[in-house]
Amino acid sequence: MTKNLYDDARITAVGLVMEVYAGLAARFAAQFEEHGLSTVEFEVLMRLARSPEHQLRMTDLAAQTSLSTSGVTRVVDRMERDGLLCRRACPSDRRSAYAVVTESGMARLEETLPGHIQLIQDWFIGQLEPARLESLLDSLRVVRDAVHPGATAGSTGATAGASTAC
Amino acid sequence: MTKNLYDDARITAVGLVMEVYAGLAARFAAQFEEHGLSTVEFEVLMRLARSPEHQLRMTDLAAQTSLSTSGVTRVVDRMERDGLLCRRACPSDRRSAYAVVTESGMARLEETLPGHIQLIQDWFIGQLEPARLESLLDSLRVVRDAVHPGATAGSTGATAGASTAC
DNA sequence: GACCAATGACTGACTGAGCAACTATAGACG
DNA sequence: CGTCTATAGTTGCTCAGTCAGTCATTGGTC
Repeated sequence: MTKNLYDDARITAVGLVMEVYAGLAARFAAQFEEHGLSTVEFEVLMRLARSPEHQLRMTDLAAQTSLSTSGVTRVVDRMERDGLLCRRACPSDRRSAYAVVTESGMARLEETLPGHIQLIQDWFIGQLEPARLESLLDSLRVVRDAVHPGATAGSTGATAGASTAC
Repeated sequence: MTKNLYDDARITAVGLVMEVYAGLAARFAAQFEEHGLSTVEFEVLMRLARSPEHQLRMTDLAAQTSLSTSGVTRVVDRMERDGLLCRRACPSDRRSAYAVVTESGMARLEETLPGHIQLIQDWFIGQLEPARLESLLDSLRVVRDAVHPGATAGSTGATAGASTAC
């Protein structure tokens, strides 16, 4: 144990992932804030905007974000108060509620998105040559598929599939 | 705008990074919890254990973690209460305080670490062939260096360097 | 068609984190 | 030497998020 066990190469390897994540997340958060959004709020808007009719049931929204169902209740509360979202009753199941993006919410998202994509371009995509980038993404996909089972949505965004019944 | 702007390939690329991060972090957190540690507590123990004499000034600890100084105060409070750490006055600067890992803290860390490394091996390192892994790490380093300026500690863990004066 | 477990959303109590204000000490400058 | 600014750490307040518990509704089973 001459050379610290605590400096194991494997640990520094994950450290790298953490630093990349933290670095990107911090820059993104700063830009979101310029548009009056938090990171979760942006994520919620994105998930809803990608969904048919810009709406999703609370539970499905929770499943697609990093939040618990009660967490979603609270974010949607705030965003509804700010006029970005509104709730809509589900006609076929009176227990369920949809979160729907308002006009104002879509506008906010569309105003935020270009800058966001630019940040991704500048700090991530643009840092690597196309071939290296592809290789990186391939490898990340392998790890993601291992570590995040059931999220293998593929490129068609088929995550919804099951529960969009209502 | 037939094919949603919201499904831009660049966005899914960062999504990949986020998912990998989240997936790994969740598994790690579960294992930490088996040993009665939170993620930040583990990180604090690691940072201190890597430092000379297993100690660091509060401010330096804050700089090396994802926490603010007040955040560090509170984590150290908790960990001191749990007997993992203790505070020690700095002889040459009476404003400063060291956080020092106790015997019990080192024991806890050493009991947690093997399982942690095993998780890294199973879910990250072991998912890729050596050459692909090296390529992945190289690419991540490029992005990290761009996005996380000043953290280019190199492989020698020289982050401390400046402020270990006292 | 009456009961009963499962499901969807919401709420109260609690935890953990940050910011801003505060205290004490250090170091610089006249 | 006395003052003035910068630095180290702690604390009060607030906010976001979880967990566990609650209520309403649903769908199955007899």
